[in-house]
Amino acid sequence: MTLRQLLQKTRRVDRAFFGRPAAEVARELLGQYLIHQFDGCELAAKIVETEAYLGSGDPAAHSARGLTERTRVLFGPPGHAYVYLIYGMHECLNLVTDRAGQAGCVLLRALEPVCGIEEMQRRRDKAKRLHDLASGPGKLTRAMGITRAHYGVEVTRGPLRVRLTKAPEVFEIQTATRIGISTSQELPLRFFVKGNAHVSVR
DNA sequence: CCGCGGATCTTCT
DNA sequence: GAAGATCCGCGGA
Repeated sequence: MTLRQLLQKTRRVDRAFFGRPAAEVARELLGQYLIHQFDGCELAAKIVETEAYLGSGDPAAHSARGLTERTRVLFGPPGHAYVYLIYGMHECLNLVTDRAGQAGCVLLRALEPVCGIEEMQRRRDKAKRLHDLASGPGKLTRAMGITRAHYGVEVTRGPLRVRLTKAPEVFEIQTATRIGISTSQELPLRFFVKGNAHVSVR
């Protein structure tokens, strides 16, 4: 599919979409699209796995230990990107949710490539199969060309943005516990499209 | 298919 | 100074 075609079957998202509780936004982001246009590249993918990190009562959230230089954007208005480096080599993309000051966010954990698949394969030379391209939080940022340079950018408009589908698909949402955390492991805050091959962990 | 360990560096203690 | 919202390759079953 071309980006032109994808833009026709989707519409702009407003800031109010993100200005709600993180778990609610995390569920509704499934089946929506992430687009990145830059350097002549037109990349787009469907969101198939997310995790919610709550602004309060969630020790696993980066915002739990207060406002620091790194978490500054989490405490600002919703609809912005929070990108950080993990394990010294991978970058993770989160979208800020809730009201300003609440510091909730949604981590994007897996995407299904839609536009610019060859370019994504070039960026992810280690990936052998299509469903390895963006099936993880570090993989998807690499595939989509997202880095810490995108820290704080608006995702309701601009070169890196979310688009909502005009014709929602019917699929089952599976709920699970979050991956890779050492506290609050029991909270059911991970969501993914049931049966989708691009999900990171089944 | 599964488990294990190394890579690599920013952030916070 | 240690941990961390990960990924990949290796070895064995």
